[in-house]
Amino acid sequence: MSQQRNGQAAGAPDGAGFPDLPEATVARLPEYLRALHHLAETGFDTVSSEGLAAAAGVNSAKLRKDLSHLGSYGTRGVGYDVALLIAQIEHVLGLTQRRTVALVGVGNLGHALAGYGGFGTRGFRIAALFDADPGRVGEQINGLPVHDIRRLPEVVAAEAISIAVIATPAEAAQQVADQLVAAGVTSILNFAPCVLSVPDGVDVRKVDLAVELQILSFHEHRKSALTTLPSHPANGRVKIRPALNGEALAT
Amino acid sequence: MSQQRNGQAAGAPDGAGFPDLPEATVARLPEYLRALHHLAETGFDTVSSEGLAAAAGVNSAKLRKDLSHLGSYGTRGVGYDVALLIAQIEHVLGLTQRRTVALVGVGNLGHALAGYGGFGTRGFRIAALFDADPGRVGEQINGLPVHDIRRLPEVVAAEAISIAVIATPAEAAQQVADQLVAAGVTSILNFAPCVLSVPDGVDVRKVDLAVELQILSFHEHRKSALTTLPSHPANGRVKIRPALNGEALAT
DNA sequence: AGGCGTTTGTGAACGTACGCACAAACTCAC
DNA sequence: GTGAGTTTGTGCGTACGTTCACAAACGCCT
Repeated sequence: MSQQRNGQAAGAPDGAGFPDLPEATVARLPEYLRALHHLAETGFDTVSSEGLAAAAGVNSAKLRKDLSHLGSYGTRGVGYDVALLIAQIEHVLGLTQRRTVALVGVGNLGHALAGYGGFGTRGFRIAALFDADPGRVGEQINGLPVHDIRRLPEVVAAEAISIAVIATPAEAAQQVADQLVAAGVTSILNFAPCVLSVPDGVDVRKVDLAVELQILSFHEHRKSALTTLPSHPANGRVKIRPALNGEALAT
Repeated sequence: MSQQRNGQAAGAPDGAGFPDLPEATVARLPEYLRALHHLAETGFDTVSSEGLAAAAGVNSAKLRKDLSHLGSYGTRGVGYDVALLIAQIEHVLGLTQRRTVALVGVGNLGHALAGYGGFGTRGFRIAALFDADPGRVGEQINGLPVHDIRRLPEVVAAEAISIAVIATPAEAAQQVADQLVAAGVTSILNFAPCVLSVPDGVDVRKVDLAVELQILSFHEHRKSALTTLPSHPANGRVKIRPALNGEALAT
């Protein structure tokens, strides 16, 4: 029944008194983690909420509230211990154990993802590649062989894979998702531009590059409407007619 | 001063009586648009809010409220005219004119993005590729030549580019962003895992693949903690101690 | 030991977003 | 023309997220 739910409640469904993190906070923790790793490499032992907030690109009050949700260890008058905070966040995110990931669809994008080295340093290991195209099966990418999609259940079980990435064309995505769920995968990152329907208990997050560009396009449209239309008065019933005021952009 | 702001207010800064779209609505419009195109191809002339909501993976009430914000033309008792609604949304998103996009960084990911055909059908045209590596300059990808990054101002002006995609390593991203802004780009889609600092009036959206996986990891962690700990009541003051795991995955 | 400056953690106010539920508006059949 | 059925548009209650502002807690200097 459950359609795709990007912003699923992070909470335990039962009534346990578990410190539930707001979903918005969960989405920011990885940013903090990245900033913290950078600080650690730069030689910082401690950091103030102000400093970390700047490094992560957020408001310092928001950062403090976020960290307070995980009962964080800051020291008043000093700040946060960088190493300790890294350990805390990694623990909360479940990154203390390295997670194994399957990637389905070794086309243009899948190829790039398989070759991206950034995952290894952020707690993940791409453990298996799959494709339905017999022409691609057997190919090696970055030292990993491409399996036939039919071997999904076998490999998922053997490698203890719980997260999968779908990088197939949109037409194939739902079928792939079904196969993944049947094989025991419970978290899916979907790059295909389509809505996936999955059972309850399975999380889906979506990344659609065209959607991101279209959102930017909206703001671009808005900006240019503001700057280029010095006037364009009452025209009957046209919806949305940004109109007016030549506002000079900064720079 | 402005750090990166994904969720920027969509509103006109002045007091004009403009139908300001909530940012959350703007983020969903591209989803509706995709669903509508799919419906149009499938032969639908009209669609109810219920039907479109299902296709886009959202609640029907939310969809109706979103569409009402742009003064949309639905007909009570019938539904929405698919073609009309497509035109409306494309107009609001500024997609009536095809937007030209520059892509900086032709590495692993940039290569895949340059080769991705999906942009063309969604209102965008990748008009130019750039890289700082002299070894890559001159190379042809998908019929497009890779320019030296130093030709940025020239090409951006010639092609009337207002949106750019950064697919460089994190270390280079800020410098590239500065160059883009200097060249006149006012919207940036950033794939590099770092915070970009840009002047006011420039929009930045970020896509970080590792962040998406880490969010999934959190839920995964949560799920396994729930399934393996049938009970684990009041444990004093331990912050989040999901602990353990030898997860029995579903199915 | 005590006071001062700094920084965290959080209560409270505010704003935004969501979803229900219903009246208004429309089509269609007769 | 009238009534029945369908679907939109939206007012309202509620939940969530953000920001401000301040008291409590800490280090450090004297």
